[in-house]
Amino acid sequence: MPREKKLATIGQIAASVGVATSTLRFYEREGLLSPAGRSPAGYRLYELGAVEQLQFIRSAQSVGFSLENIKALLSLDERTSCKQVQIMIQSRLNDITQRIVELKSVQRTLTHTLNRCRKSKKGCPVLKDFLKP
Amino acid sequence: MPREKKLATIGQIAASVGVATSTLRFYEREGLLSPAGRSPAGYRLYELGAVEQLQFIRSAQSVGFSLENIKALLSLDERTSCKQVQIMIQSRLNDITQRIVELKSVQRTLTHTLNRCRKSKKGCPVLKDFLKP
DNA sequence: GCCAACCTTAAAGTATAATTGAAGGCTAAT
DNA sequence: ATTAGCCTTCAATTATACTTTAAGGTTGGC
Repeated sequence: MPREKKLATIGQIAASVGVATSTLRFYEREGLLSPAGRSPAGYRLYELGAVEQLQFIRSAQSVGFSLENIKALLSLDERTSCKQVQIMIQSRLNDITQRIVELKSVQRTLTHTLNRCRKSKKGCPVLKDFLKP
Repeated sequence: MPREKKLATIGQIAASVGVATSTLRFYEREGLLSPAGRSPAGYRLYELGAVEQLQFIRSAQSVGFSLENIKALLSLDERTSCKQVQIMIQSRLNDITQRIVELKSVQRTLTHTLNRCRKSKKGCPVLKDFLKP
């Protein structure tokens, strides 16, 4: 029989990643991270790998994946779905690229407006004629 | 005495800009756009310039100003506060520039990850080792 | 064997921003 | 007279990611 792995309580896992225990319970409800089991008293017991998974979640969040996205990523079968991962990353990349395009356009517009504003001798042109181009 | 200007009802103004009447009432509460007056029955009556002001609001929104920002812009005295407008635009530009930097960084990271993903022969590397660089 | 620190649940609350909707009742146009 | 449009106020919605609350039960160190 396989020997027991080391297990940690919710507080220990939470502390080692720097999140609140309530966040871990929330993630469990959302299907992002479940404890390996429960103690006789009902305490959640996590494998130490949970720390890694939490770090994965935080990393993915930091590049803009929503918890829903991340749930989808985590639910993939590692061997068969690299393609699916690529699709999700590509989709996120598309969003980001589009957003950058939009922001640059706004940047151009505002820069233009600011220059007009600076050159103006009488009265602020912005307040009459905002962002028309 | 100045002759009466043409006035429009809330529905007419709303329709010509493509917003809901409830939005106009909301803007009024927020101090963004008030009707010129009321009819005997209490109907809001707007000057036609309200359409322009609404378009200003939508334009400013589209480049990322919040309604609060816009309220501040609208409350400025046109003759004296071009400087203040410049400050607000510059501040928005700074936000945008920063956001673009962040997004590009994420873009690089994801592109890198995607390439690793594509090259991988056995199993998806992303699911084990996400975004570490 | 005591007490502080931990754990449990479910549901409700928080934050932000900008609307949107419902209820109940006048008004305008045809 | 019907109906579309307007009025008011107050509340609910949308989205996302948590956080808090209430009312307990459990554990571990001294």
